[in-house]
Amino acid sequence: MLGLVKHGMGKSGKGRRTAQCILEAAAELLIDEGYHSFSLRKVSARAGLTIGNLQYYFPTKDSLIAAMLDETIGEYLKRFEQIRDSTGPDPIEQFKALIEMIIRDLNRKRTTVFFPELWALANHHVHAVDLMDDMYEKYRHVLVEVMRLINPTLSDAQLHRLALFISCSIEGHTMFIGNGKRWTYETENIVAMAAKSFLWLVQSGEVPE
Amino acid sequence: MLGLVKHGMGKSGKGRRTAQCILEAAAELLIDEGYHSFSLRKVSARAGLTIGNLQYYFPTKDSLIAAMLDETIGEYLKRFEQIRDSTGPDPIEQFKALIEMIIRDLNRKRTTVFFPELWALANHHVHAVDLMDDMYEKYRHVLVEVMRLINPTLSDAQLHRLALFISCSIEGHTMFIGNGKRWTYETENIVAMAAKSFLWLVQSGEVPE
Amino acid sequence: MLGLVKHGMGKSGKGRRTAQCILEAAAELLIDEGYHSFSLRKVSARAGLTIGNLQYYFPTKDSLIAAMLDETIGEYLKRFEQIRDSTGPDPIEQFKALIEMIIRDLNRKRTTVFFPELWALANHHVHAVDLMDDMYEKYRHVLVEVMRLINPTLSDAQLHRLALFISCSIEGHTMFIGNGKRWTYETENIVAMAAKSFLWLVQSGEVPE
Amino acid sequence: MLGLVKHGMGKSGKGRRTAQCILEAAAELLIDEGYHSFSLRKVSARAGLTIGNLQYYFPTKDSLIAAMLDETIGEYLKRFEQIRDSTGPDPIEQFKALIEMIIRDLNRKRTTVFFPELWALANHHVHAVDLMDDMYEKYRHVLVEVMRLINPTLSDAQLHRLALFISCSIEGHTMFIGNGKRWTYETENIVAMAAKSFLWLVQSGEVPE
DNA sequence: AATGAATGAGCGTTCATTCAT
DNA sequence: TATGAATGAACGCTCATTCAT
Repeated sequence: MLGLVKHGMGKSGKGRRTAQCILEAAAELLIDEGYHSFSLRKVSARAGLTIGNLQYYFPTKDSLIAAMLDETIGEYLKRFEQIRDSTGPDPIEQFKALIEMIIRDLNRKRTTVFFPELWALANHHVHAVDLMDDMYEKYRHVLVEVMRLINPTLSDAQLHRLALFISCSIEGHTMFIGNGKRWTYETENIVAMAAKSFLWLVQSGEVPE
Repeated sequence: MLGLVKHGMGKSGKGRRTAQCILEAAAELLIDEGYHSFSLRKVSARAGLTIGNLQYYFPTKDSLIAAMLDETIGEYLKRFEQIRDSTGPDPIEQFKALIEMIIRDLNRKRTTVFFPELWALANHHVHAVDLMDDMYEKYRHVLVEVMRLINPTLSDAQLHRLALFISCSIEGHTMFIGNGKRWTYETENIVAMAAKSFLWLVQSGEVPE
Repeated sequence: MLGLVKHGMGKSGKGRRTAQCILEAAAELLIDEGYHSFSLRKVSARAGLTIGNLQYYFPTKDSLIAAMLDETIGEYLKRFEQIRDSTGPDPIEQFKALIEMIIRDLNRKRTTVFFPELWALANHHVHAVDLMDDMYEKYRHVLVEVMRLINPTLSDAQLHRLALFISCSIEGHTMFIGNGKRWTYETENIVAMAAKSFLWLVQSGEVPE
Repeated sequence: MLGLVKHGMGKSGKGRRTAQCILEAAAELLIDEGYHSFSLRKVSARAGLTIGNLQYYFPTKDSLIAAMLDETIGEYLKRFEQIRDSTGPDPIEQFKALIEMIIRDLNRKRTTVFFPELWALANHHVHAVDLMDDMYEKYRHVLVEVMRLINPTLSDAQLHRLALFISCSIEGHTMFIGNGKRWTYETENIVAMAAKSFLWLVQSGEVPE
């Protein structure tokens, strides 16, 4: 897929571990300094190896970026599935819990910083666009399934429209109530408003067909 | 204010024009290539002058960035005030019109690209943070005043909370329904859902105190 | 002479004052930052005028450097004549007083910093060489006249040789006992040793013919 | 130590040779053009490599300057120890020989030019100050040991004071009798006067306690 | 006498990339 | 796998200088 590397990378050998270590260093660097000052030299310094060696694993900068986005977004999807699976059987409670947990997750420094970088990247990098689309698709799918249980009269198109609106609305809070941002302390109030207003939308069915 | 330049810059002389031309070239470049590959050389090439001359007007890269953000954000504020003033006397209609116009504005390429860049910038640049805060403050203020007319029982705190939720929710659509993005064609559906759900929030008063 | 400027510079008008102000700013800058980071921009900033205007007075960097050296060295010559004239009638006392005052003068920050800059400059600038030679010539002349009174049996050649040795020896202390240097606190001990040893040389006549 | 470079630099591999070659080119350039017009580009041109490669060895200008001063001053210390070791057993003869050889060394172009540059540098660079202090300390130590043999009644403080006076006096001749300077031809006369007068100081014990 | 505008060269530095070992 | 060496381009920035006004 995206960001694959030309070497076999031993699957379980030392190489595997080194590659992982590079990806972690890269993600950390992106969070700390932004894509704008993301460089292979800095990544290799953080990972404690030479640039030459780093480029054995990721021959170009783009391939590293791609692999790192892959990895990081993969983590978010896993995280999201955990969130989904951790909620109880009542669909309304499930829905509320999902909303709450996603919004609260914005408070992790990683989340706060990573996503705006990703969105900016997606303005100029095709890789990023594809990864983003893929991730949010899966994200919305979960919302769709829960909402279908809450209001079975909604069509697929309506459900997806709703999921789009809800996910966009939540993402938009990142740079305002995220970690270290100005309105961090409003997080719980936002959570409450979001849950109520999104639930109202689902139940009232006020969604264009 | 922020990012101002040390020269008087004649107000109406040749210098004024050159400075303006630089700011336009800079904004264009930011939109086209992103902050990540924003360089003084590229700006000066676009503006058709030597980098020496560019740096006569903006002695450092930061001062140019600051001035450009200032300018661009200033344009958005002006635009926003025009939107507000162009709506009729009925507060509910005013509110709906505001929501609609703001969301539709996300479709301009400039808007679609500029804001994610700004948010990413704000993760690492203090300037950007301040400018952003200032702009959104004014933005929310307009929302607050309209909503107060719709539901006078809401307290100032509730009104501001609502404005925060609404503005965040709208901003979050930028990278999904913006110009050239995947869900552009859903814009009008989103407009409808947003208007209804935000209005419900205002009228029902379901806002934490 | 060296460093003359092409404009008349009014002799006593505003221009005269501005030129003087520039020369002072230039000398200060040389002392503070060294020739290596001496620039017309910094001089004009210190003097509170535009580079354009500065270059009306000193059209090239070299002409400013030359004029500034001229001025500063002129001050040192004046200063030196004052030292000579302030001593009493007894030649031995005069000689000792001269030595003492010259050595103590090394403690002024200006002296400490200026002369090493001048010597380094003289390695690569003809201007500086000429000015230096001229200044030290006059300097040694004073020593010669006093020493002739102390020991009239010395020939002109011997006197000049002595003066050369003495003046060199004194200058060599600049970077060791000068202002802010490591051995500043040894100044008075050095003064004592210098006076005795130089006097011994003069009186013993131990000078190659 | 000071100015060392982060790479192991192979000790005997190609890198070692390249680094040495850079240091030589740098020293040559400093001698030829002075610190004022010392640039990495000129060094790399002299050494026949790209500036990219030069900066692989010396990542900053300061690190190169420091390494070069280190190297050059190291050579002077070695040279000085050779001078000391090449003199016979009689302390008086040793002392005279030292004085003579040090003064005659001022005539090498390298010496004539390098030291004034170093002194000027020391006005604005901490590195240079430390290196200078360290070098002259070792230099004076040799003088102290010889003088102690000549006049055992002198205290340590007196010996050091004398060494300071003598070394300063000698250094001060650099820019007057050095290579290409105006009084080069007086070198041997200066040598004679210096030897006699310094010896008188040591033997007479006319040194402040 | 003074200002503002512009040029073009050079600077130290960072960087992605290549390659031999 | 990993290192060290090298390249060449670009970057932000400072500067001396020129010139029209």
